[in-house]
Amino acid sequence: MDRIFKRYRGKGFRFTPQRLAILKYLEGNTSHPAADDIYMAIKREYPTVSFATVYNTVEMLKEVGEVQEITIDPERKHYDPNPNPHHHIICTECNKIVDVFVDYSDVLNLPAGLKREFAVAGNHVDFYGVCRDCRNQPE
Amino acid sequence: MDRIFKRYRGKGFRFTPQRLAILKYLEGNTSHPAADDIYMAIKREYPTVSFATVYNTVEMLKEVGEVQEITIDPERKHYDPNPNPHHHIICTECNKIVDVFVDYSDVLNLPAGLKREFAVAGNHVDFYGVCRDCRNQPE
DNA sequence: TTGGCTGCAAAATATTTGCAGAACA
DNA sequence: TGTTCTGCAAATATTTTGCAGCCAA
Repeated sequence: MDRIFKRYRGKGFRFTPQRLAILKYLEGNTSHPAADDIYMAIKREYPTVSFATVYNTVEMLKEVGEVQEITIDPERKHYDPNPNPHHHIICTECNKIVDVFVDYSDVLNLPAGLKREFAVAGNHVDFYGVCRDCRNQPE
Repeated sequence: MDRIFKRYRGKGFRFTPQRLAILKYLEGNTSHPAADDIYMAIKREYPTVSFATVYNTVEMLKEVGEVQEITIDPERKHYDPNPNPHHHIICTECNKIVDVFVDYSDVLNLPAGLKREFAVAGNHVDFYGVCRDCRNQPE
């Protein structure tokens, strides 16, 4: 992610080789990796990389809004390097997560009472279903 | 939950005193407790209750569709004893979860491509915001 | 009576943290 | 050069599991 490098250099963030590898791995990645996926991918290039570095880096990216944490999978957090608001659909068989690029914010109106109770900052839609692959290879 | 008791007795499920206490605690409960909340509440009446029993029971209730697992909080699973489809709004300050009883299914249309790729079974909307309490007591 | 459930303890999984040394800026 | 980051290891938190004995049906 050259964009990130250019945008945040000189802002107190350091771009270590490990971080650059993580950025490169995440750039354009639509597989919604969990921390362990990132860890294993970076480990190929930097065998001594640690979870501390992975979590450090995604935390930094989350803070500056370059990565979103996805909570659709109850077993682990997933990370999405697409900073634009969008939604997700998860296959309830294989847990594959796919992006849904539709803006539903206009139609997701809250009841008046809740609008008064909450200063709403955002919304996110989770869709659940079974993907084609899982339907074709039953069991 | 007398309803549950009546519906599932003789179906291979057992209603032990611990389970009845959990059912009673969950009945009409809109606080969206996590496993630990349930554990601590039941512990008052049954000091030797274990997490095995708590997870056992919510698992059984999930399987029969009487309890929903909520994934809006990345730190832990929460349980919702309202089996009807509905949505949630979470306060990003205090993590309080409130129900949203609106049916958005008609307006949550997926792009044609995804409709073909997935056999969609459901959807769930997470709203994020700051509740009145947290806005009134800054910090 | 007996199969499902309980409680305890240990294990598994995911994530966070303390800290000494390394290295980016 | 100073501050941030890394890697290791240990700690924390959540959830799962094995199993012997119990008990609801």
